[in-house]
Amino acid sequence: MLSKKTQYAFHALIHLAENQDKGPILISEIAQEKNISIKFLENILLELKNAGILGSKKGKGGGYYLMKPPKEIALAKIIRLLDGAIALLPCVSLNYYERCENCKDEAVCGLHEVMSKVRDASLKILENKTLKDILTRQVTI
Amino acid sequence: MLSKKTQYAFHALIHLAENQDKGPILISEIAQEKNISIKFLENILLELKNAGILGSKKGKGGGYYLMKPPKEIALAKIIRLLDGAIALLPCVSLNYYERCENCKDEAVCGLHEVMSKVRDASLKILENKTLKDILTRQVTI
DNA sequence: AAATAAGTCTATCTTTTTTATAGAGTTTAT
DNA sequence: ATAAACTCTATAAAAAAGATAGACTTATTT
Repeated sequence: MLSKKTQYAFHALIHLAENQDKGPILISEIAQEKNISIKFLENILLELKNAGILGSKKGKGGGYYLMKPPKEIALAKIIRLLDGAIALLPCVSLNYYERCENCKDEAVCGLHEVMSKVRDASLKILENKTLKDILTRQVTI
Repeated sequence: MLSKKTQYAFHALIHLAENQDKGPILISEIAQEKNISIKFLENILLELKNAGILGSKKGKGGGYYLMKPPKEIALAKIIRLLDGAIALLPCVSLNYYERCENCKDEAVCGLHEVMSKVRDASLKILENKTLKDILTRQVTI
């Protein structure tokens, strides 16, 4: 399960993407719109900024905005940044690998093999789907 | 990421499956073989027993054993039992659903749609792969 | 029947992670 | 100069994860 932090990040990014034309967006606006604690959201947006995903402007008329078009921001990147590994086991993670302490030989461990497949199946989606793909769908009248 | 509890459960189940012919297996044997705290493992095996996955025999010559053949124990079942939801978001979970508090309409939420796909891709593997599939592969000489 | 081996059960405790809050500081528009 | 807004560091509260303790029950063996 993704942490609240990552969940909030997605919702905030969606709001920023859907209001890209309006210049910098206030933290408080996102917090209210998406029902997130403003102070907690502050930390999250800052982390996204430090990772180069968001930009910000200080002072009056300031706020946060996307640094790249939504279609260039992969969901996997956001998850890894805020939650760490996407894989179900450390010994199967591409970006946060740790040796398994309970099995003798990963090369022969059947668990390792199956969990690699789960990771690949998830990554195939999360690496290719972007912020653009999770924007609110327009309902055709 | 799966919790240690679930990871330990998998390793314990693998050991039990690989020694099925030897009658009840001691907790202490599994703990030593798989490098797991014996008292922590005790709790885990008890939970697996209460869920009907394992059986046990008390007293001298006692221990734990599988209640079903390995090929009938799906990995998804173990994960759900010890870790809960397999989905990345509560609003997308089949077994542990919770309404999303940050979006206005799930039917229109693009995040919901993508995360459903991730869930389905993971479940396709985890529901179909069983304990039999994660046993140590025999190396052919 | 006694001794011993083994699982059962409940409670507690520690550590880590997650989630959230506080407040002083800095920047910028007006 | 003032007010609006992000920045930064620290801390705290809550929850979850991980681990341990010990008294209890059951079954085997002698």
